[in-house]
Amino acid sequence: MKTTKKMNNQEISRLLKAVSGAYEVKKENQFKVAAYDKAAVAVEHATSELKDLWDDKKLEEIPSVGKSIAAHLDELFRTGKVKHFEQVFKGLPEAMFEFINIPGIGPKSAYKLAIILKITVAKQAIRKLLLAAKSGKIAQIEGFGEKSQKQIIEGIKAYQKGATKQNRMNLPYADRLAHEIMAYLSLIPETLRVDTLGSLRRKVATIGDIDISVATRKPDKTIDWFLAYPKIHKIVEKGLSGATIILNNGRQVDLRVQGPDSYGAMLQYFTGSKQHNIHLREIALKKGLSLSEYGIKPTSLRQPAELRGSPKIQKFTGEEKFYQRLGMAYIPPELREDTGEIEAALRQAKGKEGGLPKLVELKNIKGDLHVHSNIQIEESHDPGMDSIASMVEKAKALGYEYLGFSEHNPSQSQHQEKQILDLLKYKKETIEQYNYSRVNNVFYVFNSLEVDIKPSGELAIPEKAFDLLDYIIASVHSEFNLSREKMTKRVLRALAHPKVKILGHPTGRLLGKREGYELNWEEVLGFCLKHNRWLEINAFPDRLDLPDNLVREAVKRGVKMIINTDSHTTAQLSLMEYGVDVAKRGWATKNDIANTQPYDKMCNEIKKGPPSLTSRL
DNA sequence: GCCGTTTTCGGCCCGACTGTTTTCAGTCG
Repeated sequence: MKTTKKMNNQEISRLLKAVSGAYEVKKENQFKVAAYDKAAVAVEHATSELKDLWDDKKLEEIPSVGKSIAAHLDELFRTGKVKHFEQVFKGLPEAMFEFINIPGIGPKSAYKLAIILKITVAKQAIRKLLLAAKSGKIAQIEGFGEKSQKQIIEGIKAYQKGATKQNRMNLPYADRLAHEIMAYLSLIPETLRVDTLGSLRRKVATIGDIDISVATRKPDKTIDWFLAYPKIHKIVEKGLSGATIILNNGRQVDLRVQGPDSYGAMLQYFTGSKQHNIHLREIALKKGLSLSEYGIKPTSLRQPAELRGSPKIQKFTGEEKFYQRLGMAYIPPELREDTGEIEAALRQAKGKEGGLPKLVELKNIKGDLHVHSNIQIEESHDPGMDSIASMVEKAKALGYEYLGFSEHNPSQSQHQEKQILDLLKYKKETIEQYNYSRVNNVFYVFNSLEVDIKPSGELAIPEKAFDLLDYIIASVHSEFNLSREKMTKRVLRALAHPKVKILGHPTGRLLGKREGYELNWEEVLGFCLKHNRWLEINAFPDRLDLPDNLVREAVKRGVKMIINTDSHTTAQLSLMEYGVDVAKRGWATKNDIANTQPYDKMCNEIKKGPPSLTSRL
């Protein structure tokens, strides 16, 4: 396992996993093995790049990274390698560290395969393993058989496809798919309750498989009904407690069924996250309790499986009582990532300070300040599809008080300055007329623009144009590869303009397509706090940007955010809920989110000044 | 190796599934 100086979190996670695997093969203390494994998972899920934490000497802030591992990582960042790890890897075939990345192969199998098949070097190791499997050599190894050989072939295929990382659905897509199936499951009377589970229930930005649970007294009927779902491509697995299918669109759906009396424990268990559940069980253990998907029992009772469901197990119909039994307040699924929510829930239950936040909700949202209409102002890119009027109708139906029309700026290359000013005057007049025409309806329309931030940090409209607008959303739409320093300078220069109130989709990421650009968040957050600028939580499905971890940072520092949909059609206005989900995952309360304010306050905040009487009446 | 309002020593999450097994080891979530 080679190490290089500039490793990212994923690579470091793999390195730690390799150390764990090496220790396991060498029969090192099992808790040491587990410690490295835990650290690997923690690094994978870390919300900051370790390199940055190392710069700030904060490596030990990652849970499960203690003195020893931090010291090793320090050596890694300083010298590009870790002598101790090299010692650990000594005597083990490089190839095994390739193999452990294949689903279904753990350290022991990886080692055995590498040794017996004499595949030692990392290069081409997986290809050689595949050849060995296909020629039937693996089935002959003791402990392996035909089936494991086949499984390895499947595993390699999945690995090569990158099935683990890519190919994830974005949250809104998965959510809608799940709700179709949930509606179907609700059609039969045996279905008492149906929920999403796993990352979907926790509202993670990207989802692998769809997990759904049903409370039912007749599990077999429910499962049969599920397996009769019309859009099934194939049935992968059918058991007593659930089933797995592949849909026609290639997506995997797992169903879990449970009787209503144990439903709460099951819901809790399969919602995860894994880290959250592990931490819960550790706490339960100290209270002499053991948790499982069936309920809570005293640890003194080591019952064999057939005694499951004996009265000694305390069952839970819902999750609230489950958490209560552990001495904590109910934890919303969005927070269950073991990033401090358990400690907060314990404090809250004891009536102490520092409890769980009261999370912002969709119903708190009073308006959307980033939508695009089809008004003709010859924008540089991506015009909206629907009229101002229809967007407003939809917004009113959603219960909003205001909308901000933020079309892209007219392209600078195609227009003279005067043309741009004329187009923006036309837009201002249109908007004002619109406000004026809504005599008795209390609904307001802001006149805004989403302006490109040029690589220099200049804004892509003429200086005179600023006076024609209520506020500006500044966004990066080009040159994503600038260095962190240059990008930070670029963004801060744009934010410094007094009309700029919002930094649009702040990291520029496109889920599954493009990593975000790098920014010095210390500086950006500091600037926003000091000068009262808002970071956008863009709810568009492949953006969900700010990411939840940065929302959390912003919340910690008191930087305000605004949840916008970036809608280009009326239908997209209802994407707001996914932006709210991101905010929740970042622990945001109503007060952290600017567009929970009613119109009057919003108006003051963006320094529009009170609207003139003519435009208000 | 990590971690701590019951501990700086002495613990460390739980169960299912699979495949290969005559009683269990490895992997996964």
